[in-house]
Amino acid sequence: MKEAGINPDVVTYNSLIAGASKHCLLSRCLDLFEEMLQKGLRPDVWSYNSLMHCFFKSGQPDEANRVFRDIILSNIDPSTTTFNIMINGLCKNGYTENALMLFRNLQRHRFTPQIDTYNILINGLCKAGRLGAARRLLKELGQSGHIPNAITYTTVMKCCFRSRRFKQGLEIFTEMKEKGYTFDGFAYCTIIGALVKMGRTEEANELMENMVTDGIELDMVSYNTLINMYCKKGNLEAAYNLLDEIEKGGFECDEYTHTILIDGLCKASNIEGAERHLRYMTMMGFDSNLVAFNCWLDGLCKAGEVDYAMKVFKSMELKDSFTYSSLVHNLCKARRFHSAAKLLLSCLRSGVKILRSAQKAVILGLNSSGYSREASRLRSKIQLAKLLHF
DNA sequence: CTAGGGTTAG
Repeated sequence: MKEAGINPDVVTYNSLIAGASKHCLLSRCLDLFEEMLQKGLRPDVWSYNSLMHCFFKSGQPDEANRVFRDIILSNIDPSTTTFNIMINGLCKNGYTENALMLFRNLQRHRFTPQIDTYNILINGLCKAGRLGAARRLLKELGQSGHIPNAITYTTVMKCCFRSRRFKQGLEIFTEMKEKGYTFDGFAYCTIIGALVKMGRTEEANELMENMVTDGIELDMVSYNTLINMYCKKGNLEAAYNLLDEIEKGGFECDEYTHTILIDGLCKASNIEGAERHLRYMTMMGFDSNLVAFNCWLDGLCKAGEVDYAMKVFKSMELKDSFTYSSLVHNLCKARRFHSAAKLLLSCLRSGVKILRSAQKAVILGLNSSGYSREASRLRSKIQLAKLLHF
């Protein structure tokens, strides 16, 4: 454009900023913004919206908030997208309560929220585990005269599956079908993923075929869902064959793909294969291999290699509640109740949430192996720890 | 030219 003597305008810069934002390139966003100002171009609401979004995506909610403030206090009118980006960004950064407050403030100031805004907030509330609030908002959406769209349905369905309310989730799926909503890749993957988790791979397979017949082009997420289905069926060969097809199609496997395969290898009792794949994944520098490590750790325990698993556990720099719950469970299965109790206590100290069933297994194990004093001490520690996290 | 739903582990 420059060579042709065409001057970039605001839309040109906005396009570039949007692209940088999509790829999480915050400094590039800021440079472009600066360059725009230097050229004497006035950023518009689109520029600010994209910048805000990029700050949120980069985990800098305070900076995003500052941009939001600038918009409000300047003579630029915020758009509905401005509010949507704010509400979504706040949710994604753990500020669900603030998102809800912003939403309520908007209502008070006569910004009638549209269906998109409801969807964003319902999703945020679900992910934060605030199912009651999400349900209330869903009801409010209906009362305000909006008709739930396919996104609303997918969001709520996913929310049910996440909280293991499979029956309820399937009912939503049926309702969606009966009301004639069009299924896109998002809806299909949600339901297929849940069916696979329930072990209903035949039905999952049928829906996968429906998805293709409907003419939906498979993307990386659909491929991952498909690979996961093959793995759960125990057909690792089909999973690997698919990898070739994916790469021929110009897609690139992501951390989900590799994690699914690692778990598949573990579940097929190929622990060495899993370890090799995990090493490969680490070498390739994927941003997160925590889930893969958790799968492998669980696989090691299930294969009877508890000592090795403990060694791996100690070497892990990143751990989450899955890591701990799974290990505590497995230690109990191996009848190592004292190690399990020690680990459980360290969770209480650090505030890591651990499955109730894992806690129960430790207490039950200590009791049954004649350590009832230790069991009751542990029980009271669990009770006391609840005082810390209100 | 911007936002929002889908895929992995206990």
